[in-house]
Amino acid sequence: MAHQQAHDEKLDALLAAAARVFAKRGYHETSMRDLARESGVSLSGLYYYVKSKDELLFLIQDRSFAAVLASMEEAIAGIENPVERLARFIDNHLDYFASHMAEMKVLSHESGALSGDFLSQVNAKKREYTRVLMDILADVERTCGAAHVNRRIATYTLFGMMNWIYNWYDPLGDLSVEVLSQSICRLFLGGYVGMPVSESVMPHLTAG
Amino acid sequence: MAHQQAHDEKLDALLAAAARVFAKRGYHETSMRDLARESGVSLSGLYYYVKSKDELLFLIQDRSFAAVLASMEEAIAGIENPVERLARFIDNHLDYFASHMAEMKVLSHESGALSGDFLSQVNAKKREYTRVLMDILADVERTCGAAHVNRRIATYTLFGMMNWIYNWYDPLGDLSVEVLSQSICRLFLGGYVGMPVSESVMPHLTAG
DNA sequence: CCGGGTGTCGAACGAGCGTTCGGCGTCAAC
DNA sequence: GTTGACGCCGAACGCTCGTTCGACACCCGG
Repeated sequence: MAHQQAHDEKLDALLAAAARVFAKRGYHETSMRDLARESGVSLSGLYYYVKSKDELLFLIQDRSFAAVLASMEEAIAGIENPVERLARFIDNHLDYFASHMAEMKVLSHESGALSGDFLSQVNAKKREYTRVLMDILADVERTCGAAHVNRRIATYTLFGMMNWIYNWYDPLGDLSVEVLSQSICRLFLGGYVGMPVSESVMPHLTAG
Repeated sequence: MAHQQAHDEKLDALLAAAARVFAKRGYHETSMRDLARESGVSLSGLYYYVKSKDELLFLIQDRSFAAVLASMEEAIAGIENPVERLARFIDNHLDYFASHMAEMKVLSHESGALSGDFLSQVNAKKREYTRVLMDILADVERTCGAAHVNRRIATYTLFGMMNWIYNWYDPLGDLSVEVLSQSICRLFLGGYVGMPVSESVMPHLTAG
């Protein structure tokens, strides 16, 4: 049926427009009237495609996360070397982030705006995504030797490095995603399993 | 005058209560009625201490940032070794973050909620804080040799590691701030100026 | 005893919110 | 040519929002 396809395409356009506005103004500061104006549909027309404002946010977050998950699984599929798996995980994350800045900012910054079943569904994807990274880190440790920091700290810290970029990174600026991806990879791996900083220059760190 | 002091103390208590609610529910989702209920003052009573909801958020952000700045300047004062200055910068940031979780979450997560003069004032402090870190990194490079990644990327990435903690860290859990601070310091320094990961295990990173 | 500043409050205002409802045109199916 | 689903809309509803206003108790200097 061509009807269904046209319907889906319009819904996709709606979600994309909504993600743009949510990313700029924030979810709660954005009214349904704002979204209607921005997407060229009437206020009540929005409700033909979406049950509520909550569901709108959920659809943006759930679809984005599903896309990141699928893209990540394809990126690391068949790769054996744990360090390369990690590099691809990071690269995929940043690459998707940079090319879907609005959706990913909404996903990162508006994670607390959902509740109930919507929240559970998104959190399930988040937990799976996190688990994959932690498993990779465990493999990296087996290959490169004992890590220098607790794996849980390393995991969340790495997510911090990557997800914080919505606060400063401009995909259209003169800093390419490749450079950014390599930099974060280097930064993280050097600290996680690389040679430790010598004690002579950093006495404070070995005291505890 | 004892009047003035009592007034200030009540305002402080008000701001602390507001920061708690803002941190839990978010700025825009929190109503002045919520704040009144939570702080034991009537709705209109709030406006005796504060001109508007915007000013309330501004006061929380501005005072917190001023406190972090002052604490940081004291922490690095008199320290010559750049690496130790960096370690103290990180430690101060995380220590203050962990002991003022609500205010710092509001500062990090609600940075886009202000506008106009309020925004400019907070941004001025933010720029100064960032500049201090970048200057330290420049000194670190002079001491430890060329950095492995661009300084601007390193700066924002380090802030990402540190500020992201409001998404996962529980100051009352079994992970101490000391361990967290040392971990992030190690993680960052190892990747920024430490021995690079050997090419044999990470061919992909040296390709570009 | 009295007058004015201080701290607090209940009640109300206008505006904007998310959502609903009834209806209207279009177009393919019969 | 009639029917009914589809896509879409204007108008309205009930509610909550930030903010204001007038008033009331309290306390301290005169």
